Formats: sequence, structure tokens, C-alpha cells
Amino acid sequence: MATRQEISANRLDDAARAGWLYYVAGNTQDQIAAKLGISRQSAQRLVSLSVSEGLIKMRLDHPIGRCMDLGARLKSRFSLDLVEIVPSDPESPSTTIGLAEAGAAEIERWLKLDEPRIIAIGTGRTLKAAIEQLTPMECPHHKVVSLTGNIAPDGSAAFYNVIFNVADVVKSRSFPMPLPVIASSAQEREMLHSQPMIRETLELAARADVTFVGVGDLGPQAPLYEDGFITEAELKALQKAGAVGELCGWAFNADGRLIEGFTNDRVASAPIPSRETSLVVAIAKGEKKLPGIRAALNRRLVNGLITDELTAEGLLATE
Amino acid sequence: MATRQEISANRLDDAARAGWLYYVAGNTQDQIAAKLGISRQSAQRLVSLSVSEGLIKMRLDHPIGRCMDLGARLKSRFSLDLVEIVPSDPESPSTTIGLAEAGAAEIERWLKLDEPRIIAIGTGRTLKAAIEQLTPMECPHHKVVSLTGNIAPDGSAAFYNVIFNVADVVKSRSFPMPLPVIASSAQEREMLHSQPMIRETLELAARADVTFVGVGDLGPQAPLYEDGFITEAELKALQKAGAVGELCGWAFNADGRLIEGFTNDRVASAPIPSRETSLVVAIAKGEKKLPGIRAALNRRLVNGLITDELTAEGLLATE
DNA sequence: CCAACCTGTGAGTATTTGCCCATCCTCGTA
DNA sequence: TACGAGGATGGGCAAATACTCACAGGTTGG
Repeated sequence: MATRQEISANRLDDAARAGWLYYVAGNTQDQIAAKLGISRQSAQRLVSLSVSEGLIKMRLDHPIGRCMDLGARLKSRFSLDLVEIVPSDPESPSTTIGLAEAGAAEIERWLKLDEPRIIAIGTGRTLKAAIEQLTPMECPHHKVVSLTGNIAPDGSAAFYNVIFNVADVVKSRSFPMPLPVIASSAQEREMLHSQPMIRETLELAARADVTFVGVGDLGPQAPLYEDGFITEAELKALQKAGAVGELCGWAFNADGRLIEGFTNDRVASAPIPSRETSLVVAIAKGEKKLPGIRAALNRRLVNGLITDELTAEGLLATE
Repeated sequence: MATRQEISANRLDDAARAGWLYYVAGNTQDQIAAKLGISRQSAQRLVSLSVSEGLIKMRLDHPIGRCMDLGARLKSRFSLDLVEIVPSDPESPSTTIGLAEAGAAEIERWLKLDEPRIIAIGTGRTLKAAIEQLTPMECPHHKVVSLTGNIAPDGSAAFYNVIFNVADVVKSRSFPMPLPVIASSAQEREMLHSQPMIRETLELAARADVTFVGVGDLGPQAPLYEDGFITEAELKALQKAGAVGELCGWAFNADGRLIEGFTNDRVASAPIPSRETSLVVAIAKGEKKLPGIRAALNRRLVNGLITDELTAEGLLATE
């Protein structure tokens, strides 16, 4: 008499045969049913079994395949709502190559929507590069709001504030923030934020449907420092306090917690919009930014990420 | 054979994405269409493209009892070092279905080795189909050497000479044989073989660690004849002399002995490498090739075989 | 011995996929 | 600028596939 195991092994054999006929030989299930002398439904079950039992392996031989794979893992590892991985070009030192195009594509996906949306934009080199990749289009029904001030320390318009570029290219209504990135004191910040126009912009930012931000590192070449928004002493103090990165000027430590005190008391940027009710996408890559990106993901300061293969690997490598 | 259309890299990227989403992530084409922002029909086209371009590879990972059994019996009956049996699809007239994938898998096993190897390759339709299934990989440390000439009777590159395809896909160093498959005379062959470069290639072939060859039949549609390497008269003469098959152009009789005289005096291919010190794998199946395969196994012209169920049965049935 | 249970089956039905065709867009040419 | 070839697109439809359900045959445990 046949034991259950033998029967099941036989069944797996049949499943393997059916799977082979289906996937490798390209038969239809009807043909398989005829060949194996069973009903089409049974054939379907066998084919299905061959997949669910892992008898059939499918592999994608294309550079993109690796990106998709990394993306899926990142998405589940950090419970992200959006992940986009672009192939790395190890030869190119550019911090924006590929990323800019991918970021622009994602921004355009939102702009193409017919229903009016509020799109919040941070600042930084990566974001600027992405905006430059945007296809000009007519989107007067959307609103684009800046999360950060657009006044550089010397009083001029901050170079890497990109809100005007966006509004220009896509013809949407724009809401810049006529503020310094970092106020001179907490009091000044409060004063500025209480101005009616700015208050409205802040409220608009809080209701953004989608947000795109860059991630800044706080190493020796921290963009905040290089662009003169913070002094060397302030940078050192932040580093000492454990800061590993910043979003729109908000410095945070390796846990993703905002650093208390220091420059954070004076950052005039809008708070990062809710990750519960909206999508906040970080666009960033690179060794230097890795700790910052990881921290932001861990504490869910963002729930979307556009990065490259190498960075994705780095994010998955640890822990 | 369909002419190779130049397809933009971007489209292949998209195809890869779609293929990944479909086969790996298990999305429906509707979902893919939504995610990529295209119509379902376009998604379907991309998925289909990813298969037809060979981006998606499917492999059956299960020892089907019947194939294992046949394989074990063949292995012991003919003292083989390697046997691989794939399921048969009795209805399909294709001479390569399934076999190509299995052959590619075995070739890949060798290519994946870290130590440098010399891999010799014969010629033929089956082998070409197998090569097309190879996954691109970087193997500059291996050497791939052709056993047969790559010049067709009309002077062009022989279509079924596959050495270039291999080298291309796996980036290894390749050693083709700039020779006709069959020289016009024994003298010409000697002359050609004495050329330094060719001599070196021949010596390399003799030292191959592993060899993959097809088996040609010598019936009315013998590939050697169909491809114009031998005349009808020569084919008839070979048949009369008892030839039942050929490896790389070397015709042999039912005992597996090389036919003396006739075209064998002029075959410009390298001799089949040693079965004592290396692995020589025949990849072949089909009723027509049965006598040839049997003869080659009997006299141990090869010590490895990749074939299908039906052929395996045929080999075991007689004697 | 019987009832509960499990496995596998076929029928019917909803969903998904493959393919044809009209149309649109692009680009080279007259 | 007009025009035609060639390729991409999306609608529609038939084929193929996946899923649900009720039931048959056999096993298990009382």
C-alpha cells in the first residue's frame, strides 16, 4: 500500500512535469492535460503547485532585475510606500546621475494627475538636478510649496532652493518661503513663522500630498556648512551631539531622532509632513549620506526613497 | 531565425521591469500597467518582450523521478561521468527544447568556477540553442576554444559555429579556428594545421577541461550535408561505409569507430579531447540521432550526455 | 461500523492574457 | 509643407487561466 509520502512525491513529480511542459516547453494547460491524461483543472493545479513548491525558478537577467530586487527588499525592510532604485555607475562620481531622472519621473507622475495636489519640495543639489530633468508641462491646478526658506545667509536667494524652478517649468502655483533657512534665534523664527503669509504657507506644507526632500550629510563637507547656513562650530557641535544627517535643515541622530537644541532650535523650515497621511520621498544616494538615509528610514522620517543600487545595498547590509 | 531588431536600451529596461513585476513579483499585467503608468496592452507587450529577448529564464529545479531513474541507468550502462535527462514533450518537433536550457545550466556550472578552465565547444544547432540560454556573466579567467572551423563552404562565417556567441555572453577569452570545417584535401588540412596560431589553438583544445559537442546524424538530412560541408555523394559514401553519426565532423560507424578515408581524411576539426582526463559532454536528442549517440556512448567517444527521456529510453531499449 | 475528515476532482464562473486592428505619432523624403 | 512608411498605442474580443464550490473516494478514530 502506498504511504502518503510516496503519493506526495509522485504528485510533485507530476507537478514538475506539468511545470516543465508549461514554462519550458510552452504548452497550454489544455495540452498538458491531454498529454498527462488528466483534466485541464488538474493540470492547472499541478502547474500552480510547481510554482508554489518552488520547483520552477524564474530569474531576470538584466541589470534592472537587481534593482527591482533590492527595491523590494528595502520596501519590506523599512515598510516604505515607495522605493525606486536606479542602477549604479561605479565609475561616475556624480551624486545625481540617474537619480535626477528617476526623481523627475516620480515628480512627473504626480504632476500628471488631473486632481489638484499639493506638492512639497525641500532643497539641495540632488533635488535641483531632479527638477532640471522635469519635462515642461502645464499644471496650473497643482500647488508647489517649499519646505525651506529661500534666503541665503548673505541675503541673496539661496542657490539650491528650487521651488522657483519647479513652478517655472510646470506652470503651477508656487509657494516659496521668504525666510532664511536657519533663523538667527528661536525667537526670530517664531516671529517669522507667525507672519500671516508664512503661516499660510506652513499650513499648506503640512497638508502636502507628496513631499520630495534631499538628505544632507553632516560630515566635514556637510552642505549646510558649505553653503554657509551653519558655522563650523555649529557643525562640530551637531556632530558631537550625534547628528548623522539632515532633512531640510533638521538635523537628526543615528536613531532618526531630531537633535534637541543647537541649530534645530532655529531651523526655519516647515516640519516634515506627516508620513501617516502623505508620501514623503527622500532622493539621495552615496556613501556619505548612508548613515543619514538609514536613520531617516529607521525612524520613518520618510516613507519613500529614491536611491541607487550601491546605496540600497549599503542600507540592507547592516543590521 | 528572426532577424535581430535593434531595440532601444530604454525599452529593454522597461521590459525587464515589467518582466520582473510579472514573473518575480507575481503582479498581473493590469497592476504592472498601473505601476508603470502605461496601458495594459503595453504592459503585455513589455512582458512578452522580456521573454522573447531572453531576459527571463525559467528553470525546473526538481529531480523528476523518471528522469533520474533513466539517468542513473544510462550512467551505469555506459560508464558515464555526467548524465542529465530532461523531460520529453512528445508533441513538440523542436530538436532543442529543454535540452538548450539544461545544456546552458551545465555550461554555467563550469563558468562559475573561480579557477581558470579551458572549455571546448563544438558546433551545431543544439549547441547554439544552449548558448543562447546562457546567462551573461563575467568570466575573463576562462578560455573558450572551438573544436571546429568557423568558415562555411561559401567563405562566410559558419552560422552554427557558436564560439563567438559564448565569448560574447560570458566575456571570456575565445579561441576560434579560422578554418573551413572540412578541408579540400588531407594536404590542405596538414598545411592549415601547421600554422602556428592554429597549432596553438589545437593544443589548447587538447587540454580542455570540459568539452561540449553536438551529435550529427548522417541520414538524408544530415546537418553536414544540409549546411553544405559535404556533398551528397560524400554523404552517400559515408553512409555506405557504415557511418551513423558525427562529432565535429568526424564521422563514425555503429561501433563508434571513426570511418577511415572519405571526408574524415579532410576534417579540419580538432580531435575530440581525451575522455580519460577530461569531460566530453554530448548534447543531443531525437530519433534520428539515436544510432549516432549510441555509437558514441558505446565507444566512449564522449563520457557525458545531456538528452531527453525519449532518447534515453531508446538508448537503454536495445541490446 | 460509522461519522468526521482529508485529498483530489470536475463543473461552472470570474479574471487575466494574447492577439487583431484601427488609429496616432514620428520621422525621413519629395 | 505635404505625404507615406513604420512603429507604438489602446480598444475590443476570444482564448487561456485562476478561483470557488460541491462532491467522490479513501482514511482515521471512536
